[in-house]
Parts: sequence; C-alpha cells; structure tokens
Amino acid sequence: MGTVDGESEPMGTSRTRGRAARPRQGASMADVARLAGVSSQTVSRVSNGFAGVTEDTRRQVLDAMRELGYRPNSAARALRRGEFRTLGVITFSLSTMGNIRTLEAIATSAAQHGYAVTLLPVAVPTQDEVNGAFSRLGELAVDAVIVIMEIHLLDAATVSLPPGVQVVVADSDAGDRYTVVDTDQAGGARDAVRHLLDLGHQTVWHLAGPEGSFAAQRRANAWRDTLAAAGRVPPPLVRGDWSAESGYRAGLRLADEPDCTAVFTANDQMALGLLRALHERGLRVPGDISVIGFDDIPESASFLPPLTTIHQDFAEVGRLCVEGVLSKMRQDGAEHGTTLVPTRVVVRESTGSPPGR
Amino acid sequence: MGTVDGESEPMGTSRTRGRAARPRQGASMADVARLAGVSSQTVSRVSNGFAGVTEDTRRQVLDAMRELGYRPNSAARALRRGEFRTLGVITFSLSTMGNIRTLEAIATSAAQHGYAVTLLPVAVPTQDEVNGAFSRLGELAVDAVIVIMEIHLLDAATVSLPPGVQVVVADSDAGDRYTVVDTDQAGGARDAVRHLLDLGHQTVWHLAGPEGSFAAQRRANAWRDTLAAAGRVPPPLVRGDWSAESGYRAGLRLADEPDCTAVFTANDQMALGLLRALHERGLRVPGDISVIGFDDIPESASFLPPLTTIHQDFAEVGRLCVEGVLSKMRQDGAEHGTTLVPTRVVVRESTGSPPGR
DNA sequence: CTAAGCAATGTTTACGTAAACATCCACTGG
DNA sequence: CCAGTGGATGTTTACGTAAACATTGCTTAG
Repeated sequence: MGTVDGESEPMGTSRTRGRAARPRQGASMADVARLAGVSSQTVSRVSNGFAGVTEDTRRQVLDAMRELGYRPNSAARALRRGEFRTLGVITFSLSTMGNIRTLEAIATSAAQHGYAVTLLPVAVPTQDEVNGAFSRLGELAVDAVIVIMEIHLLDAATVSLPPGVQVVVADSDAGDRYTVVDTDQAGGARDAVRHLLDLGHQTVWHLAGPEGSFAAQRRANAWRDTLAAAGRVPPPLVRGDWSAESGYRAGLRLADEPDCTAVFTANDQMALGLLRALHERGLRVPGDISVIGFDDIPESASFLPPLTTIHQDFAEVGRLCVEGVLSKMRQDGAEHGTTLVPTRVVVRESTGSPPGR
Repeated sequence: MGTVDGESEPMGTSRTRGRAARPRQGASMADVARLAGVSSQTVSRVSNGFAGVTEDTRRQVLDAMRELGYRPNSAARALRRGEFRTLGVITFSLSTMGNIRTLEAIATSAAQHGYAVTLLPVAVPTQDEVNGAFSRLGELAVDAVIVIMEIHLLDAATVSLPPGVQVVVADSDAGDRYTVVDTDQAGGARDAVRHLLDLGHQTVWHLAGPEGSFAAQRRANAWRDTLAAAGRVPPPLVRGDWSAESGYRAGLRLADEPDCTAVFTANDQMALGLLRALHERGLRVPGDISVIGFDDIPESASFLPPLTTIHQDFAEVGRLCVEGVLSKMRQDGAEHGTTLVPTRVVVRESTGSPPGR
C-alpha cells in the first residue's frame, strides 16, 4: 500500500473531521503510539534515535511506523525545534558555469550535513530585486543563507536579516561585512600572466569581464599588478561580458594589434570566441598569439586548440560555504573573514613562445 | 487560568523562559497583537490580506508589525495550513546544461506562483540513491515533486510517495505512469536528419549519447526512423557519453570513414569535440563533412565553425513542469500524460552540401 | 530489608498560526 | 422602537512534535 499515488480515500486515519485543506498526510506520532501501545513521547524518542528505549519497545514502535507509513511532519518538527534544517541559496540566473558548480557542491555538502537547500532566484540583478529577496527571506523556511552574487549589489542592499539567520557570501569581496568564500581570483590571474611572461612574451593583453563584476575586477587588477611588478607596460584593457560572442568581437579587435602576442581572457567562454576570431583572421594559436583562459570548464579541453587555463575549484568553494555557514550557526558571534580557494594552471595547447623567438 | 493579558510584567516578549534552543525569532502574532491592541486573529487576517478589517485597524496592525519586525513563522504556518508552498526538485548532478536551464526555469516559475524550490540532489544515479531520495521525500517540506531524470532509474524504483505529493517528470518517457514534460526529442532529431538530407547528403551518421539515457535513445531512434522513411541505409551507430572528449574520440574514428559526409551529434558538447578531431585530421567543416548538434548551448554559436544545431526550449520545459504539478495539486485525480515542447533548427555554418556536388 | 538511584516510559505543555465559532455593535426596515 | 442583519473583532481550539517534568518499577548499597 501507500504506493505510487497514495491517494487512498476510504481509510481515514484518526482525523476524519475533514477540516484539513488537503487529504491529510499519513499517520502522526499519536497514531503510531496508539498502534504500538506506547506514548507518543516514546515514538518521538525512537524517531530521533534517543537512547533510553528498550530494544523491545523500539522494535514495536518501528513496526508500527512501518505499518502506518509514518513520516515525521517536518513543519511540526521545525516549529517545535525552531530550525528548519534548510539552507537558502540566493543567486542570479544560473547562467554561469561557476555558479552552477558551486550550487551543486553546496547542495551535496548540505545534504551530507542533513540540510536541504532552497533556491531563491533573483530574476533581475537590480537593487530592488536583491532587497526583495532578502526581505522575503524572513518568512522563508531557512536557517541560514548562502549568497552567490556580485557583492556590489549587496553593498547597497538594506540587508535586514531576520535574527539568527547567518549569511555566507560566495564569489565576492566583503570580508569585513560578511563571511566570504571565494576563489583566489588574484592568485589565479597572477599565475596566468606569469605563465605567459615565463614563455617569453613581452607583455600580456587582458580581455576582462564586465565592469560590474567583482571577479572581473579582481582578475583585471591582478593582471595589471603582475605586469607592473615585472616591469612591463600593461596594454589597454579590453572588455567583454563573459559571453563567447563578446570574446569573438574582442578577438577581431585584438587581431589588428600588431604587437599582441599573448592574451589572458577572464573566462573560458570568451576565450572560445577569441579563438574563433583569431582563426578567422588567419592568426594561429599559439604560433602567432597565445591565449590563456580562466575557469577550466569541461569543454575547454576540446577547444581548437585545447585551452590553457586557470582551474577553479568550485566544488571546494561550495563545500566551504556550507561548512562556514554551519559553523557560524553553531557559534553565533563568529568573526567575518575571507577564505580563499587556490587555483591551478592547466597547461594545454593554446600557449607557447612568442613568434619572434 | 484567566488570561493574564493586561497585568503581569509589562514588557518582555511573552517568552522570557529562555527555553528555546536558538536566540528565538522575532515577534510572534501575539506580540504584534498586544502592541496593536487587537487579537492575534486580527493580526492573522491582516497578515493574510483578508477582507473584513477596518482600514484603521489594518494600519495599526501594520505599524505594529513594522515596529517589531514581525515575520510570519513559516513552520507554524505550514503546520497549520498543511502545505509548505514548496516544490522539490530531484535531479542528478547538475552537470548538463539542459538540467540546469530547466531547473532555473522551474525556480523562476515557481517563484511567480509563490512557491519556493528545494533541491534534492541524488549523488550517484544508482537505484538505491534514487529510492533513497524518494523515501527521504516523505519527511521533506515539499508539497510536490519535479523529477529531472532518466526515467529508467525511476522505472524500477519502488516509488512510494507520501500521500498527496504529486509528481511531474521532466526529460523522460513514462507518460502512462507519470505526468511528463519533455522536449520533442524525436521531432528535433528528425529535423536534424532532414536538414542534412535536404542539403543533398546520401545518408547521415549519428553520434549518440550514452546507452542509459532516454533522451539519447529517442534521438537515435528518430534518426534511424527518419533515414528509413527516406529510404536511406543508416550507417553504424557511434556512441559517446555527452562529453566533448567522447566527441573527439568519435571524430577521430569518423574521419576514417570515407563516405561519411554528414554527422548528427546528440548534443553540442560532443559536436565540439568532433569538430576538433575533424580539424586535426585536416577535414573541413562543412566542406568535407557537415555537422549538426542538439541543444543550442550558448557557446555553440562560437564554435569553429559556428554550429548548426537543434534548439531546445528548456525554459518552457521548466515552466510547464511547474504549471503541471500545480494543476495536479489542484485537481487531484488528474490523468497522466506527456507534454512535448517543440524544438527548432538553428542553421549556422557547420552544415552544407556534400563534397561531390 | 529499605531507601536511594536510575533506567524506561508516561503526562503536560508550548511552539505560532489560522479555521471555526462566538460576540458585539451599528444600522435598517417594519 | 425593536428584531433582524451583517460587518468587525475576539475566543477557542487543533495542527504534530519534543522539551521538561512526573511516574513507575527494578536494582543495589548500606
């Protein structure tokens, strides 16, 4: 019984008053208790794995549970315990690979800790929408929140969190105001630039992400700093919007720069478009121009040529977000701070020595 | 005991017992009611936008709410109402673009209907894991479930759903047992093959997805059927695993087939790898071989050459899943059935006439 | 042998909300 | 002028669980 459609009308459990909106849930603790011949408190104890219940009694209760198909009612449980065992994740459209992978890791990690994950999509990344998401938060069944978002929208947000709801921010930059977990953007960008300089390039061009993005900004800053530290002159910054299409447009432009021998693109998608543009213009990679990306999306190994790129460990970011938020829940007064997840260079075939050598 | 109401300690939000585990939530209805000088029921009425409250009273209550920062307690609400206003989404790793886009659409659409979305990741797509997810479902705070999954695992699953929890399955094939929303895989595959035949190709090779996948199976079947209907002989089937890497391997193999002039790959990622392999072997696309993909991922417009492919409307799939599950919740006895979302051919530059012509 | 101690189990109560029912009061029409 | 009507608001109660406290009965030290 209790199979697929569970619809079953005829058998009414105790409550046949018919007042409930929905063809009510199955058995309650009281029902189980009655069948097992114990008190509901004992059922509760068994249900929560408490000690202090005879093996005999426990078995009886478990049998009764099975027979009635008992499932704890999570609403009642949450009400009683004052916690939902649920984490909320606020994010923009899941259009970037990074966000998705992070989300996935969050969900997995949360599940391991016995937490569910509720998605709070923010349709449009406007201030209003973000504020709205935060205020809806209050009546949402979550114990804590992980925000995957460009922080500058958070910044201005009148973030009035319900008391006791902790927040961890991923992919951002506000260690003083929130607990932040992020990829080591600067380190990755530095490694990318160094990789190209080490190959003998005089300087490195940068195809950056959109202006509003913190990740883009940090990668661009590190690019500039690394060049400066090596005594090189940074060429003008070229901007894209993360999309392959914008990479293509940038590529057409860079193809006309005679002394451009190396490009660091702020993500792999733009590198893809860039490669296409260079190919169209008859420039060879890495023969004429070297290209290094950022992210290491699975497809990048199959680009033409396979892309050298900076690998981000999104799974680790997600995992740390969950760890962080759970630990903050345990000890309320925890300090804010930033945890950086290291990157690593993945050398494939899109980078090499400059043409002249 | 007579309602103490008036007297007793003047301040202190009723619950100063300090028994709650967590620094409890903010104000409750009772607190608001006290401050506004009304009964908690009136607060409830205001909170739920009921008619039959004087404008004066309403304002007073709203003021009190604001002052105390009142947020309805969703656990209590769910307990009382018997519904969570939450949809569960069961899915494997969010590694495929399609699943993600579908999920995103589900979240957005659910939000529009006032529902939240809870993620139930299934770590490994094994029978046990799936069963586990379904049984955990019972104690999860969801009113209905959307499953994004290859159905053959569902098939054998001893799906015992909690009573009253409706299910809609996306991307699958079991209209007789569940309500299903899916892309018109067969139609898309048919269009892909026809597109190539129309260009003059004698026949079309197929790089299929993994054996276990229903989507892969249906695309492959439609490929075979369409060829048969046109009186062509289907070449041997080549199998990949959705990854670009597997497409690359298949491409190396197909490059050796002298009479292969057209390939239909079951997704865009594999097409990417295929393109790389063909390029390596000195074959030109579409000059020597035409390639058509499936999915229309954003990057496919930037492949080398830009990929002709079959566009899937994941957003629509997600939207229909939500509509479907909500409508099933309203009228319990709804019939199962399958809703197909049409695809369309996006012609770019990877397909053309066969070499001989 | 008895009281203390303790393990197993039962009883009471509160969590915050909202449905159902009860009350109050200002009008209206006869 | 009063019963009737209906809108505004208050009171009671139950939703299912689990903490706190109460009870029972058995074991064991003195």
